[in-house]
Amino acid sequence: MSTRLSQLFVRTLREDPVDAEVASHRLLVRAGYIRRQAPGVFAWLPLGLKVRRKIEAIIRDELEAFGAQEVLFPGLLPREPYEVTNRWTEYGDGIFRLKDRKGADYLLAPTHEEVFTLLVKDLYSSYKDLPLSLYQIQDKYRDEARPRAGLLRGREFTMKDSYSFDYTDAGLDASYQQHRDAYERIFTRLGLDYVIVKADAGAMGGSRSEEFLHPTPVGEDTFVRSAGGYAANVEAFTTAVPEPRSFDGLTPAEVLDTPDTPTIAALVDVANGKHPRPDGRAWTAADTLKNIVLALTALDGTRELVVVGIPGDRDIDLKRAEVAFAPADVEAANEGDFAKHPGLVKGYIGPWSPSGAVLGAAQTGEPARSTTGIRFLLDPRVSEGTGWITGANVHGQHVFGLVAGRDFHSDGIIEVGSVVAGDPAPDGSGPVELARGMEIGHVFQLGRKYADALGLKVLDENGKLVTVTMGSYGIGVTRILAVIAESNNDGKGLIWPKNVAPFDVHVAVAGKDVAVMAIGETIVDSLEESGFDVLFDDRPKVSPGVKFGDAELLGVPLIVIVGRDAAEGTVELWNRRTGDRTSVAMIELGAALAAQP
RNA sequence: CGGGGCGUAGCUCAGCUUGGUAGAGCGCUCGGUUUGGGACCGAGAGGCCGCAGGUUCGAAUCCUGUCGCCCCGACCA
Repeated sequence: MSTRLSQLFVRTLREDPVDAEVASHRLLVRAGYIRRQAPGVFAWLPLGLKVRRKIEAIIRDELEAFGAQEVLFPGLLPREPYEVTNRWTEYGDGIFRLKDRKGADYLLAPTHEEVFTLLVKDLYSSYKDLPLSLYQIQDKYRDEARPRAGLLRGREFTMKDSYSFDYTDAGLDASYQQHRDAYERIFTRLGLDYVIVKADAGAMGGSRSEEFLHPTPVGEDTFVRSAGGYAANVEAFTTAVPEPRSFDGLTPAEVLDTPDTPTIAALVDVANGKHPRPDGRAWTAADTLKNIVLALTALDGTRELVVVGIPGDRDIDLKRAEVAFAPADVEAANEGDFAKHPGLVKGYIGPWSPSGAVLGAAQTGEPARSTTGIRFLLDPRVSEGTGWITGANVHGQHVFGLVAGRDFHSDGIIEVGSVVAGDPAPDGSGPVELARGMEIGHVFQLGRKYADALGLKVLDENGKLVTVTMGSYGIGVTRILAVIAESNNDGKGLIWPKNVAPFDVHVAVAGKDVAVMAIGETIVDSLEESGFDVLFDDRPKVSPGVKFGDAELLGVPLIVIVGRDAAEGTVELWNRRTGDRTSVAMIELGAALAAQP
């Protein structure tokens, strides 16, 4: 039985909904696939559900193909498992919490690592039961501070999450690879461009982590890639570290007057004007060492200052800083922080001063504490043997030719500098370019963090208890639907890829003649017999313009128009993706449809 | 949480400056004319003007408060 537009529960909107900004949100609402229920929460209408289920079917197919098994956990979970792993606390305001009538705490699950781990612990206890991959397709809940962009960042969203269980590292590698391969097949079948990038393993404590990003300007992740094949989320980018250089031939550091130079730009100007380089080249911001004071707030609320030294032509990327200092919160130091450390002369901060080390240690082989005692971390580019212009901790003075490793030392290296196009990839594969992407999948070696915390162990071949090692693999189902819509539309409407389109073909009758309508019925019947899933626009009193507009909006990629030439046995085949509109004899319609790209 | 904007019909919006019977287009219902790109004529249904106070003879309009929503940022799959 075909689906008739006259009966389908859908109402298309002629105008864009005022609260929708991005294309996917606008079009999915206008075309009647979804309706907003609350901020970041959406109801699914028949058309939307059909597409969703097609996406889910492809995901299931590829996971089952390598032996993963589907389970389903509730969205409503008790507090206890999350208490054990401390995530009840770590999630902070990020999750929906509620109490039952007895006052017991529950949450709407943001992710399910704990309960998967506990389920396997309940039932399995031998290495013979492993490896095991389980997955579910379930709604997740996050109390986003600001949901946005429709389905792309909601507070309720559907995710496929898988977990693998192994008792050896090699086993985990294999399970990880199985998922990674399956994800490649899934995204290919979905017709979605993707880039696999190195991701930050973060506070989860995992060893290997990669993200599948769909390149799109509305993406919220920035990633880099080189022509030679390096690809990484900008948060996981590592700077190519220069070789240490010898101190031979380097002149001693020299303190010079640099009045009115609170900014790097002013400093470069003054340096070139008053203290030009002996070799004639002009000073640039890259010759300066900028020392930025950050305040870290740990989970327990304690506040610590840290100074980061980076080349003056770089900024600190706060996202990279959050990752580098996780789980602490990072912000710029405020006036109060400076007041507590008079040794730091604002605008003229540096690791060294005429009276000794302010940050880090003073001399090679003299690990004496600096006068401030503040942790001092360096960008990797500030490597041993490089010389810098940097603050002398005296108002109006900078020190020139201060050499890393000779005149000052850090308490460590840190990756917080902004990444810019042209930076060298760390694997030597050439300069990187930057692009935006939306995360559509994530594969992640969790290792033993959850198994340790929750006590998931099995007996190995030798009868010894070993802790299970886990992987976690996610795909955002509803996000993928939105991303597909985002990348498959032409402004007039959606254009679904064949594999996820709600119908194979959209048949519209254009014309007043009841005979034409009857021909339309015949065509629909025969297409259905040939196995096509057909959406039939049988609305009798709707003008052709409206039908064409709705056909474009709804986004079924192949449209058949039964109209003026129907009596002669000819219909029009309209391929939305190519834009081609061709006349086709009815008897050849099935073959012509099957042959469409 | 910081910044900006907006709450009037199912949708998109006008009206508010300068207080005086609640508006348009689209959509919906009925009748008729149309029928290959969002047609037309006629007749209708549909509003606690976000909510609560206040000022006033009278408030969608002015004042105070409050709630909600959207966008940018922070945060996040």
